[in-house]
Amino acid sequence: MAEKLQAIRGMNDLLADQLPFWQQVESAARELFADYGYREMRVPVVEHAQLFQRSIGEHTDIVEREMYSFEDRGGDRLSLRPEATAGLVRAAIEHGLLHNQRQRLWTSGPMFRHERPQQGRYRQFHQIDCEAFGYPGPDIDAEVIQLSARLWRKLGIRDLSLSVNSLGTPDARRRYRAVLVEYFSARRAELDADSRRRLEGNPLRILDSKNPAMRALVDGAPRLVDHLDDESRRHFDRFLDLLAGTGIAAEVDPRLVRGLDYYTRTVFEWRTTALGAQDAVCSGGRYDGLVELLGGEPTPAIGWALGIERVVGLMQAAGIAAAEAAPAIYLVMSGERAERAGLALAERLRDALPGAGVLANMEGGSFKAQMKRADKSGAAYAVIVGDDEAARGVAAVKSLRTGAAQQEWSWDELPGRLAALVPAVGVSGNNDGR
RNA sequence: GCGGGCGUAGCUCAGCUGGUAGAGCCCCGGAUUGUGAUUCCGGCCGUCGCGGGUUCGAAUCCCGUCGCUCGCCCCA
Repeated sequence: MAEKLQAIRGMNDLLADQLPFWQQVESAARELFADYGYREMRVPVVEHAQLFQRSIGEHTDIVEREMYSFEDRGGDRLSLRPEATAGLVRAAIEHGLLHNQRQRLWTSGPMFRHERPQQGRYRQFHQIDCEAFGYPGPDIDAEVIQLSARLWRKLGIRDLSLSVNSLGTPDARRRYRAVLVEYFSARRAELDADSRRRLEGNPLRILDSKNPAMRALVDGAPRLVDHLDDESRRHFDRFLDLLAGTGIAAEVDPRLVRGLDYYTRTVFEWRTTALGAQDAVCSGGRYDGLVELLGGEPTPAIGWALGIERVVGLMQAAGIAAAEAAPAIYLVMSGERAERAGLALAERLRDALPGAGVLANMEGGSFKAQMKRADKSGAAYAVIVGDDEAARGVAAVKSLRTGAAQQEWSWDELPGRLAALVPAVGVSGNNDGR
């Protein structure tokens, strides 16, 4: 045998058994976006590397060490997208979507970051993104969170907690940053190695340290909320007020800072304790300066991204079952003559029962084997055609899930009879909780 | 980039202190010629991750290597 090739590390195959969970998440999101008036948009997976360097920030971990970047045959420096917002903003500007306009948009697809894989963290991962442009006020901040909260409800996910914070304007953040550097520099000896490194590049991240030994030091640090500019302060207070009005519980977390440079004012994160070391399931915030930074007119914006792998992981951890549609009918065909007639009959059944699922037996097999397959497929009924039935132009219909007596109908009446039977049974789930 | 754990049939795993591999599931067939899910019988399935070393002999010991996984970092 030839040498076997493997998938790239951190890039997963999604097998059929897993997919019902994904489809449930994706269709739930799709429906909600439509309900809230968000329109879908799709952008390329590859962009100029510069786009991400400019938007995410040169000195972020994503840009410094996690991007898949390469030169194409034409010598252009390209990157696989590590997140969706930059590409979406680029496209929105390029197509004039933000010219004097407000947009509620969403997108989804694969993202790429070259990190060490672990539970809930992969090199190719998938996000669903929600973005709103042209809305400066705090009401939209509350709305996008409302949308996400409804998604959890729809999927049956509980036990997520919402943390919120405000990063203020870039100016306010710069001033705060200076205060913070001063504070930590004076206590340099107490900092761990990671924090010392952060002190140079991204001092705000020290606040986010998971090292318990750093806790007291971090708790004593000056707080960003105390250094907000007045306008951001008002925005944040009103946002909290609006959010409270929606009934969604949130905790203000002064240590919540984001890893991407472009965030301003409101930031938030839905967290879990069910996924090992990865606690962020969905997070986002305002990025009021990004559109201008990427060459558009100044346009306020806010958005969030959710990690599909993590949401699916939550569903599985919580024992939430994703229903896999079982076929309504399994067609057993025994004998050459029956097979010939059976394939045509299967088509007639599909015409009469769209969406119900008519699974035709293939590759023959003993009668017993076919009945076993019928059972295993989860089908509600076995439609049996042997050479005897084929000769008489009839089919036997046996219920596999109830004790109902087997019946025999002619091919002409079969579609109608089954159509009357199947809706009552519905598309029964073949769900064993995997 | 740094640390821990693990690599035996398609899957889940057993194989104690070395004597060239086993179970369950899956799949196929059979148990009165055409009626499934239970049960019983049989069959199929392995370069024991790879390379080297120790040994009369290694899946079992040692070294290296690759891979997977969890954690640090970071983040969805």
